[in-house]
Amino acid sequence: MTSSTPPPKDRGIPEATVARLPVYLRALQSLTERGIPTISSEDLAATTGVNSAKLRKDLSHLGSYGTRGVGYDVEYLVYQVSRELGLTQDWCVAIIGAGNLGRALANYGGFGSRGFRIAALLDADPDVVGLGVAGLTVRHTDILEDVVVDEGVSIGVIATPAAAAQGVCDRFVRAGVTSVLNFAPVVLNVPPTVDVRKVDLSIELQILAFHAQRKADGNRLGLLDG
Amino acid sequence: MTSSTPPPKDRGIPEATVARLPVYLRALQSLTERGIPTISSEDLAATTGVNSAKLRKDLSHLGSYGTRGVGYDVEYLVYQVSRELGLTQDWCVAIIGAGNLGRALANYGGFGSRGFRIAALLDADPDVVGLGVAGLTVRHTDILEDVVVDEGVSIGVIATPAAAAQGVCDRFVRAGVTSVLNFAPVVLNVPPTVDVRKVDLSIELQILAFHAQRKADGNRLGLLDG
DNA sequence: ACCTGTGAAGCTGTTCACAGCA
DNA sequence: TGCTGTGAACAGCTTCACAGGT
Repeated sequence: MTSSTPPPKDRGIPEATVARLPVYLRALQSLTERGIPTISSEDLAATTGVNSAKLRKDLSHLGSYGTRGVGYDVEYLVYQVSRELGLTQDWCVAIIGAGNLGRALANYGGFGSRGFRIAALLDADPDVVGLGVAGLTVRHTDILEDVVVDEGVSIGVIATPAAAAQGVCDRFVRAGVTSVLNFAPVVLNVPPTVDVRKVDLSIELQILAFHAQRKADGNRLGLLDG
Repeated sequence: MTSSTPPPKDRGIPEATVARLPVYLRALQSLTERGIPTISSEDLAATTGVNSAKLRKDLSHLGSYGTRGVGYDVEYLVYQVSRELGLTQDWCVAIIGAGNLGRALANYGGFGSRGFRIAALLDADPDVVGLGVAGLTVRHTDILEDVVVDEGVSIGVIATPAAAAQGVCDRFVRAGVTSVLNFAPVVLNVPPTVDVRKVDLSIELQILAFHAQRKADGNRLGLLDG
């Protein structure tokens, strides 16, 4: 067994925990900026909107990085969470679709700052190709495969219209990309080795509408019943 | 007991089910457009990427709308799912922040088409106020409260920079909005009566990075072990 | 024969409550 | 005393497998 690396802990971190780590990380980075050296699970839980026991259990999956009676060292925890999330290395991202959404993504500050480098912003529309967006020049979708290989793209972002999404996804997959972030309102078909995450604006609205309706119905019943 | 309304079923639909209903709805609408009158749970599950038993259980929460031996009537199911999600009525939406993301949202076709009307697109920057976006004129954030009251806004969308988000949210809440969709990378503080959903682009990327790293580590171990 | 609707089992995630350490 | 780390109980979700209509 090689022994130079510190025990990177069990790989079996629950999905639910993984989804919360970025939230903790952001809060911790803000604490660093404000020069706060230490934080308790109770306080960190409050600022991130979770239960403190849950937060402790989440962090315990990475290792025992807290000190009983004191709390967590902010800077150390930032490093450990970053490492666990794979943010100590850089990830190359290609964004396909330079419409409103693609441009918004390219301009989104959070990308560059946190270990994500936008290698390319591509579009199929000749009128859009050549435009400058966020320090990038929009290039044509034709070169998708070249970009993936030459720049070592490991995450593909699909910000195309729904009709084009599956085609773009297939090209990503054939070129070797195994992580896809999909903003198009379609269910993508991929081999099981490929990881797809979906962000769907209208679904979020519909979920809100459901709850809004329930609140309205509840009030109406409340008037009838009491 | 009043009897004119059809039994709208138990209000206790699981969150996980609610989150999938919009996906089913989209698939069903596409079936309607293609003139397909009937679909089995197996087929609908395949196109939406879920397990067929899960789909049946999800739909069973709305009522018994299928026919054994046949499947589900597409048009009828579209109606029932729409009704359950509250999409048979219109919801007024106000988008705050007319930067790249706000404009992308305003231009997003899925909004208007599915029972969501954009009542206003507001921004705090005087240079942006007055611009035309997707048939709307950007107005100043100052009138947020007026818009909410006058137009009957029930869903507020926050597409501002992080620093402005909590302030905008507070104003929404004070004006009576109880559903908020937040795109800013902050945890919003709201009273428990208010429903907040969050969409965070960089969190999605970080989750992908975690899995990408795990795949990479796995390969590396594979090389060492075998 | 076919397909829905659902009890039951199993799994994942959350919360409680406290042992154990600083 | 204060706070972490965690077993144990609990709650919610998924999947299986099949009873029960058509």
